Amino acid sequence: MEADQDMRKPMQKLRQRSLVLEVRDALEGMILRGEVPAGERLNEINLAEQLGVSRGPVREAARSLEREGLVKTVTNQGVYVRKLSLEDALELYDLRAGIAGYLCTRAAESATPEDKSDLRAFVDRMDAAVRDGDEERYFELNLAFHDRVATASGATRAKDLYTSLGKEVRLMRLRVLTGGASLALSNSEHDRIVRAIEIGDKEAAGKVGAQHHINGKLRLLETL
Amino acid sequence: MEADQDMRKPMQKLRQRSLVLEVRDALEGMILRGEVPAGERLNEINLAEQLGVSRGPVREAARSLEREGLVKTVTNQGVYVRKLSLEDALELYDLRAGIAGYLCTRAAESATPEDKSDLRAFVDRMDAAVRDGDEERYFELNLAFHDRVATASGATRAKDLYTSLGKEVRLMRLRVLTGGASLALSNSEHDRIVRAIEIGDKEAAGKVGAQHHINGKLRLLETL
DNA sequence: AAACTACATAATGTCAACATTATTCTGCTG
DNA sequence: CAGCAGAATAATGTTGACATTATGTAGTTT
Repeated sequence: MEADQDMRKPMQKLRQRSLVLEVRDALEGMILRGEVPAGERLNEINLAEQLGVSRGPVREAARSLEREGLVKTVTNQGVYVRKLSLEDALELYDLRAGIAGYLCTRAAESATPEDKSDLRAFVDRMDAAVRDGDEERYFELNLAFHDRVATASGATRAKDLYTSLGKEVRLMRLRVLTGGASLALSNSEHDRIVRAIEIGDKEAAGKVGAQHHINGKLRLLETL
Repeated sequence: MEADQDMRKPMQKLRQRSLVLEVRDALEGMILRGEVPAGERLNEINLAEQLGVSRGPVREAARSLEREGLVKTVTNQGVYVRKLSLEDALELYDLRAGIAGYLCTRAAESATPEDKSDLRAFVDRMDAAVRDGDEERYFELNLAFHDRVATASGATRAKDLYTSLGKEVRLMRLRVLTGGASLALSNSEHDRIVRAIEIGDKEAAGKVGAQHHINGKLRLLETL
């Protein structure tokens, strides 16, 4: 027989996902994928039935989503998918830009050699995606890249906020146009960010990191 | 008899506070006042009994507090009052400073004459409090002042974040020393913020507003 | 026909009971 | 006496029922 894989202690970490977390992820996914329109009410009973749980976990999950800005609860009336005005979206871009700048600053201060090499690898891979014209892949890598920067910064709360605001932005269901050269341009900014982090230039990293996100906002405005 | 006060429609807005909101405020107050030590577990059953409600609302309130960063939930174990390391606190100060800068920038762009006169009045009143040596009153006014700036900015999400982070900071139960001249110094910064807003100098407002909060962080560091 | 009332329906608010998982205590074993 | 196994206890997880409020509908009045 194969060796028994020591099931004394490692088993602890399993089974740690309550229904609330499950429902929370499911709801978040539905909202972010746009399967429930903005402004629409989330029917507790329907959702509970649909997900095969009772209303309790659904209600708790909704409270959780509330503080993340994805839904809004009205007493005695229900929870509604948050509707984002253009002004709201622009404000979110600004906030996210500021936090991204902070994350880049911190990363420039404290990135390890491993952090730097990882980040550089991301830029290279995004370059390859641009050459191949693979937009889908570029988006994935872009997301992972910014997450990696946030991790390298060591600023855990800021990273959480950055991620959370990123989800919130998606409430505005606009695909920012990604005309031909814009991907290459975007990645050249990534390169400048990484270069600043590599040489530990805090100011430059913060400035470029923030501007990178402001440029995203400007592209959104051009789209309209 | 006195005129009946038209109880046809105005009654609508009342009675809109569910138990969840009530419990939420109660819990938040207990945590912020330090009545439950950091790291301590919140016992659902005890709290429910103590507040005279069932566990349902308590659990929902806890989920709400979770996303605000005041508590941390561990599956099958309970919710714990979040414990803040010094690094965490410093990071919060930085984040808050950045957001405050943004709020001041926006306020400088869009403050109405009424906004400006209100803000100026706050500075004057804080000046009076400083002269009277009334620290308690100064703190209240200081809080209201920054809230007023946030409102004047028109940036609703940023204001919420600013307020939320403010509560989170209080998890670190340190009274920043307020030696004699520091209050006057602090209010002179308020004056510079308001002056920048009055003349619509965005850059100056943002810079001074952020620096004002960074100075608070520095004072915290000196306290240690 | 417009509008108001009363009733019927459906959803959210709240609770108490039961199920599952952690924790503590006890007693046994070496 | 240290350490481990197992029961007893206590807490959280989940559910279904009931209470209250909002919504929709039919009927009546003017």
